[in-house]
Amino acid sequence: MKSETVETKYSYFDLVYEITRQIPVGRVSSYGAIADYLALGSSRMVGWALNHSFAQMIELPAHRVVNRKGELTGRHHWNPPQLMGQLLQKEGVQIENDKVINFQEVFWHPKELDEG
DNA sequence: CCAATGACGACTT
DNA sequence: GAAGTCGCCATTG
Repeated sequence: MKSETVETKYSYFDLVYEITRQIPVGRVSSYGAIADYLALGSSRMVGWALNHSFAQMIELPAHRVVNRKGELTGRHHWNPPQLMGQLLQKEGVQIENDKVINFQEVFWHPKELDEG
């Protein structure tokens, strides 16, 4: 398959990338939050888009996107897998057992872009 | 075209 | 509140 087709056909790829780029340092967001903001109707699409961002080798702070529980479920797609947590810790996000400790405090929702 | 899969989430039991 | 079930939508075989 051609990756070009994907880029051309599905604009929400770029939307997901945009939102992910907007996540402040030291904060994290969730697939559901992004999916909700973009009205994708499916949080799976967010992870799917991020997964392809690797294949396209796009510079993206995908490590700031975790699932709704704050777990680093995407770490298996990193190289090495523990890099995801390491990057977050470097940014000030406390990680323990592959999940964000103070998830509620550092959680960031894209709606904050509209609020200011 | 049908079945299985996935970096998920909400609901029900 | 933990475990199980269904919904979600696009990709892949």
